[in-house]
Parts: sequence; structure tokens; C-alpha cells
Amino acid sequence: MSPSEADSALPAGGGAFLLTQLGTHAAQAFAERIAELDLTPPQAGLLRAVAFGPGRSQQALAQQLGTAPTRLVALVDGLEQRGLLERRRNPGDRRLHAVHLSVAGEAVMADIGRVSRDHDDAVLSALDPAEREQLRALLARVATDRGLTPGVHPGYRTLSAADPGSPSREDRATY
Amino acid sequence: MSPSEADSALPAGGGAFLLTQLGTHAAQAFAERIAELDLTPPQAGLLRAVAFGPGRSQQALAQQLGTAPTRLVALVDGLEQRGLLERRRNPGDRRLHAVHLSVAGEAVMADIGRVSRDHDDAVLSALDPAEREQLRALLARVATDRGLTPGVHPGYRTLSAADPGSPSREDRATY
DNA sequence: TATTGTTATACTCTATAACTATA
DNA sequence: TATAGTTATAGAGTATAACAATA
Repeated sequence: MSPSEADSALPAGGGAFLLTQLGTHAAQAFAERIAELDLTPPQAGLLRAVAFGPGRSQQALAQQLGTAPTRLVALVDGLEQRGLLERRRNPGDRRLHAVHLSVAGEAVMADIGRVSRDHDDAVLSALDPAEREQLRALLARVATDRGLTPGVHPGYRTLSAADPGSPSREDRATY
Repeated sequence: MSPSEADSALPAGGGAFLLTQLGTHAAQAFAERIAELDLTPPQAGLLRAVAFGPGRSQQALAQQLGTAPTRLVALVDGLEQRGLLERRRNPGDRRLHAVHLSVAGEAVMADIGRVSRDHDDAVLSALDPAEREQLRALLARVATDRGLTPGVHPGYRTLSAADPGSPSREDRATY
């Protein structure tokens, strides 16, 4: 392959590669920003899920996010110890833990909103408002077509769930 | 936050979030595809880098990919054992290992090209050719603006290099 | 002494499986 | 017996630091 790459081979010139390239970049940039709130991206995602649908069980949350229940326990633990989430036992079925945002948690959600807005603005600073909306519309159509759950990051979902014959854990490498 | 999310808060509705969401999805889909070639995404990225500029030292490759030289050693090891890469000692400076594609490696590169084309087509199947080009142009502008190296995935680059005061390794979490 | 490459070690994150309690 | 949640263990992937060879 010669250095004049942009031929029909597109090992790295196509839209899909640009998507993964920019997506990883955006994820890293977002991680840097919410680190200022002492949060990791998975924690922010969980807070968002709880804010969107409060009072659900950990099983329900795990299923929506597409992650193993055991992983959710640790996430909830950390955020509960910091006073951002609360577990409330369901009197009817005492096995269930309804997960709620605390008052402090709601305040942090507001911070996350601000950070997300700033982040969005910085990442797309090359585009004017009309172009941003154009991009957003195109991406939304692709996301729908590919069956992505709105607001839920695929990083929670384990691959082997979708592909029974998956060879190993190597699939999920950073790429 | 009420379930009527699409207000100005955009914790997950903006273009940047769609970008990370789709980018992660595309990366996972690509990982599944090249797994059929018994390759991981980092391996494919290295092969691509070598194909694009053959005969460079491991230091040069590490710098271009933005990864630690120690990580490159393991990657080259694996691909050399499979007969896809060759290390050739530089007679002038016997410290340097010039990395080249073997004949089998070039054949695999052709396979990677095919897989990438299929992958690109599948990910963007919701868009017609004109829309794909429109999307590609918008993404390319954003990528340039954000300083991304064409053809190089940011997953190689460690975060702390760009951000000296980074808090810990949690930044790089999947999100 | 500086640089290329290598090896050894430790750490983070996540997944898998075994366990407890409620039903 | 089945389900929600928890704990314990192991594995993959990467980074950091010490080391050997060549300049």
C-alpha cells in the first residue's frame, strides 16, 4: 500500500473509521472533563440512567445499561458512599433495592449537564449551528438504524451477549 | 430530570454524545469483523501503520501511534510469530529494528481492506451515497479541528500524555 | 552517557462463579 | 425452587520501571 492512501481500499479513510476515531476522542475528552467532578464516565452514565428513571431496581438498571448486575453493585456502592445515590428497600418485596438520586446527586446531575454542554460545544467547535444540526441528524439516523439505545453508551454492553460465538475477550480491545 | 429529556440540558442528546456512542459501536463492530481474520484492532492498526510506512523503527512506530514502545514490542512479537511482520536489523545502526510486512502480511492487508469496506458499508447503511459523503466531510473537518492524526486511532494514545495533571487511570474507562 | 529494544512487574477494569437473603 | 443482590476470584489489557545491547 502506497502513501497515497485515499483510494478504494479505505482501510482507514472511510466514514466508519472516522466515526470510531472521533468517538474515542470525544469519549476521552469527556472523561477528562468529568474527572474534574471526581467522576468516571461509567459513574456519570449510571447517574444519568437513575435520573432518567428513578426508583428502579439494580436488575432493571443493569438490563437497560446492558451490563452485568455484579458490575452495577460496585458502581452503586461508590456513588452511595459519596452520598449521590440512595438504596431504598421495597417494603413489598424486600429483595429489591430501589435506586434514587439524593439531593446532592441531583446537584451533581446539574453539574454534569453543564459539563456535557461545554464538552459538546468544544468537540463540535469546527461546525456552525446549522452544520451541527445536520451532523446530529445524520448520526441519529445511523444510531437508530444500528439499534442503539438513546442515551445509553455501548461501552456497558458486553460483546459476547450479542455474538454467541465470540472468540475471546480480545474483541473489546481499545482499537 | 424528567423523561422528556431533549431540553437544553443535553447530558446525552448532543452531537458529541452521539459521536462517542456511535464510535464505540463502530469500534465493536469492526472488532467482531477482523476477529474472523484472527486479528485484534490494535494489531490491525499496527499492520496498517507498517503498510503505510514500511521499514521504520519501533520507536518511530510507537511515536506515530502515540503508544509506549514497550507495548509495541508485544504487538510486533505476536505478528512476527504469525509471519505477518518481519524485523530487519539495520546494518548501519545495529540498535534499530526496521519493521516490514512479509508477503503473508501484505495478503492480510488486502483482507483487512475488504473487511474495512464491508464494515464501512454496514455501519452507514442507513445513508445513501450523497449523505455518506456529507457525513464524511463533516467528520473530517471536526477531526482536523481536534488535531487527530489521519488513520491513527486515539485508542493508542495514553491520556496522561496530553493532560499532565490527570488524576488517575480511571479516565480511560470505557464510558 | 544516550538511545533502541526488551523483560519483569504491578495495576485497573471487567467478567465469572459462588454465596446470602428474601420470596 | 427462583430471584435480587452481594462477595470472591480470575482474567485481559496496559502502563511503569528496571535491564541489556549498541552507539
